[in-house]
Amino acid sequence: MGPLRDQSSLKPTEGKNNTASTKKEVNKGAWTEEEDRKLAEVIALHGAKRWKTIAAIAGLNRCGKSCRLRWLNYLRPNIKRGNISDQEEDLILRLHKLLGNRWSLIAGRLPGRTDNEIKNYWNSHLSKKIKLKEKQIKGTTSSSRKQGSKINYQIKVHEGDQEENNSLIFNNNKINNYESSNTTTIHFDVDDFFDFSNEGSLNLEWISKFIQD
DNA sequence: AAGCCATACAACCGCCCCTTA
DNA sequence: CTAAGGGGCGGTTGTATGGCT
Repeated sequence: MGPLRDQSSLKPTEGKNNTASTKKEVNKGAWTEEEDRKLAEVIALHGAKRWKTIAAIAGLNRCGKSCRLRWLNYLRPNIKRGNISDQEEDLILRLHKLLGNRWSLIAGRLPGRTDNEIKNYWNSHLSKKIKLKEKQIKGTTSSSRKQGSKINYQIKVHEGDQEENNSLIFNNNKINNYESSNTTTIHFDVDDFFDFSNEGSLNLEWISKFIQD
């Protein structure tokens, strides 16, 4: 596995442009250490913007998007890779319940984690876990859910306010007042989200942090 | 030891929104 | 105001790796 491969080990379809090909085809596939180094150097000098220009200056035969992805997901400083903790996993599960597949928003709440990593983690680990859990629940408690106390909250996620200010507006009545603004309405079961009945005190730390933010 | 299959994850693609000229 | 290009995002694919038979 691993993100990096020596160009010499690339398959014939990969690293096309490393041959002195006549056509201006962009390089695709795994990044080499050399490419990473060049990209990092140029970004250190010019900053992480204008990706097409960065690719050109670095002499990388890559599209700007590819450079951006590589930088954001792997080369950028303070990136955490792998070893997603139980708390992080729990947070991902809850945030996904709340936000759906809004990976960038979810990643915004997990310092050092990228949307791509969370998305991958979800697809390979958590989605299966959830399906399994749902099966178990269906098998055991098909009709045991309490009805009366459930409040159906709607949450507005302000689209433009990612990163620092992706605050959520809890609103259980005057929803339509916000309809003109740039928002997305999400329905979720607040009872499920805040059901800590079978959790230790440790798991509560993140939620207080989350609310504080 | 070899082949097959499942899993994990890096990277690409396409759509859409935002910015800029 | 508008069109074009750039960038962000989620979905999907491709491939390396590890486990099992």
